[in-house]
Amino acid sequence: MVVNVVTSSSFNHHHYHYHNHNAISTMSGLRQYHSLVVRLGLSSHNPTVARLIKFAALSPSGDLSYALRLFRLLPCPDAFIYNTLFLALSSHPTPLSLSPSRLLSHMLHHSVSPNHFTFPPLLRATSLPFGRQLHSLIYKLGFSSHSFARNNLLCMYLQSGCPYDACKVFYASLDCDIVAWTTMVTGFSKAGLIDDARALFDTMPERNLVSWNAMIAGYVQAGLFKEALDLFDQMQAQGIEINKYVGATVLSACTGLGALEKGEFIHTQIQSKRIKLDSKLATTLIDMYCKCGCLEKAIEVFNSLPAKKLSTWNCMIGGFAIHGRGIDAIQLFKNMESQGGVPDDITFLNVLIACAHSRLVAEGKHYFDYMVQKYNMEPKMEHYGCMVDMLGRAGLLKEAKQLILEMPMEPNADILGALLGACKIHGVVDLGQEIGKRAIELDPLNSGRYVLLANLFAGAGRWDDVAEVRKLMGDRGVHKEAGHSLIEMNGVLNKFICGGRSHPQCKEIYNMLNEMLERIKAEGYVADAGVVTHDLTKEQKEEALYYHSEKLAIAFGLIHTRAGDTIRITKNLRVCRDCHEATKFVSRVFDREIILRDRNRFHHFKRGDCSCKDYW
DNA sequence: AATTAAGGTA
Repeated sequence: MVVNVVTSSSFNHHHYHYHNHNAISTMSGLRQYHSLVVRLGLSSHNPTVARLIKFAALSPSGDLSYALRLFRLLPCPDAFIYNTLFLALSSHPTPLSLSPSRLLSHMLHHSVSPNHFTFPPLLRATSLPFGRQLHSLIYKLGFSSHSFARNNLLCMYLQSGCPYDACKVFYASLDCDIVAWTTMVTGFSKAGLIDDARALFDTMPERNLVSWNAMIAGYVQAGLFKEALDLFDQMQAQGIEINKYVGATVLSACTGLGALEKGEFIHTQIQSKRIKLDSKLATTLIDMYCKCGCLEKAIEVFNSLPAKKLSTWNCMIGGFAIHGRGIDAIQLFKNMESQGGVPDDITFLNVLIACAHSRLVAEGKHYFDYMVQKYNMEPKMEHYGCMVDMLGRAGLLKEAKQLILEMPMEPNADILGALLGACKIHGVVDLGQEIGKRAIELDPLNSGRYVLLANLFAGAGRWDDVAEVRKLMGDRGVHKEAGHSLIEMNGVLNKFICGGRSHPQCKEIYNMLNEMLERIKAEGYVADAGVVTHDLTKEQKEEALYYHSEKLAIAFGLIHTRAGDTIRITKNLRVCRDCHEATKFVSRVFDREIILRDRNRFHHFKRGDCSCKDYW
C-alpha cells in the first residue's frame, strides 16, 4: 500500500477505507499497517493502536511480545487496551515477563479506572494469593454484584484449590446465575467433592445442557461411569437432546464400562442429529469402539474421517495395541508417517505397547531406537516401562534388568512392577522378591504389587513368605482390589463379583455355571488351583475359582445368547490363568465368541483359542 | 470497541 501526501482532511477517508477493506490477518500485514500508522502520526491514537494490539495479543497467529511493545509506546493507554492485555495474559499458556498484577498496578498508577470488562480476564489470569487482593478490589470498586466478575471469582478460588472460599462468595450472593451454579458444580467435581457437586446440581434453580454435561463429566472424571450414564438417562427422559460435548462425555462413560450397546446408541444419535465429528469427538468415539471390543467399527469410523489429527492416529494405534494386533499397529504408524504425520511420545508409547503385547521384541527395540534417532525424542519413564514389560514378558529378564540399570532416571514403582510381573510369569522368585520389595516400598498403597509378590511365592510353595506379604498388607491397611465383571445385555449393565448372589437371576446363573463347568471338564478342562494363594483345601480353592466374577458373567452371557453369538465382558482386574483357560473351552464347547477386556488388554476367544496366544 | 460455565487420546 502506497500513501502519498495525506492532508488532515483526507486522512479519515484513507484511514477508514483501509480499515474496512483490509482486515489484519497476519503479523506481516500488521507490521505494514503499523508502519502506516506511524507515518500517519497515529502511534498515540488509542483506538487505532488498540486494533493492532488486539490482533497481536489475541490472534493465534499473533505475537504477544509485539503487542507489549506497542503498548509500551502508548503514552496514555485506555481501559480497553489494558483489558485486551489481561485477556491475552489469561489465555497465554506460558508465564510471561509481564505479570497480571504488575499490569494492574500500572493501570491504577496511571489513573485508568477498571470497568466491568477488566476483572473477568484478570481473575482468569491469576491465582492465589493475588486473587484475594482482586477480590477486595472488586468489592471496593463496586463490581461485586456483576455476574461476570463474580463467576470468574468463583472460578479463581476453585482452580486455586479453595472451594471453601468459593462457597463463601457463592452463598453470600442471592442472585447467582446458571453460570455460577455450573461453575460450582464443575469446581466441586474437580476437587473430588462429587457428592457436594450432585447436591448443588439437584438444587439448581434451572439447568441447561452445559450444566447437565458438567455433572455427567464430573462423574466420568471420578470414575463413576454408571452414575454418569444414569444421569444421562435422566437428562434424555426430560427430552433434552445431546450435543457434541454431552456426546463425548457419555461416550467416555461407555468406554469406562465397556458398554457397547449404549455407545452405539450415542453414535446413532450423533449421526441422526448430524453432529460433526470434530477431532475430540472422533477420538472419543474411536476409543469407545476400541475399548468396547469393536475394533472393526473403530477402524470404520477412523477411515471415514477426512482429516486425522495426531490424537486420532494415536488412539487408533493404541486400539490395535490393546487388541494384540501389533503388526496392524505398526502398519498404521507407517501410514501416518507416509502421510506426513509427526509422531509424539504417546504415539511411540502405543507402538511399544503394541509390540509388547504381540511378542514383537525386535520391532519394539527398533522403534525404541527409532524415536531417538529419527525424531530426537527422549524416551520417558513410560517408554522404559513398556520396554521392561516387553523384554520381561518375553523371558529376557536379564536384558530387562540391564535396561533398568541403564535408564537415565531412577526407576519408579511402575517400572519395577513390570519386572515383577515378568518374574511372576516366569517363576523367577529371587529376582522377583528383590524387585517386588523395592516396588512395594516405592508405592506402599498399591495393592497389586503385594498380590503379585504373594502369588509368586505361592507358585514356589513358599507359604511362609506368602503369609508375610499378606500380613504386611494387613498391617498397612492395604486391601486387594475387589474383582468385578460387567456384561451389558439389552441395554442393562449387569455387574458380578466373585461368588456374588445378588443378581435377580442368580439361581439360573449358578445352574448354568455348574452346567458349563461340567461340560468343559468333560472336554478336558482342569481347574488350575495354583492361582489361588489362600491356605485352603484343594476343594475350597476350586470353589473360589469356579465362582470368579468373569465365570459368572460368562454363565449369564450363555443364558442370554445362542450358538454363534458374541459375548462381551469387561473386567476391572487382569483375568487369571484359570478363567482364561476355562473361557477358551467355553468358546469352543458353547460356540460363542467371547471378547473379554481386562485391565490391560483384550482377549478374543474363539473356537478354543485366545487372540493373545496365551501371551499376556 | 469486548467477557464467564461443558468433551477426548497417554
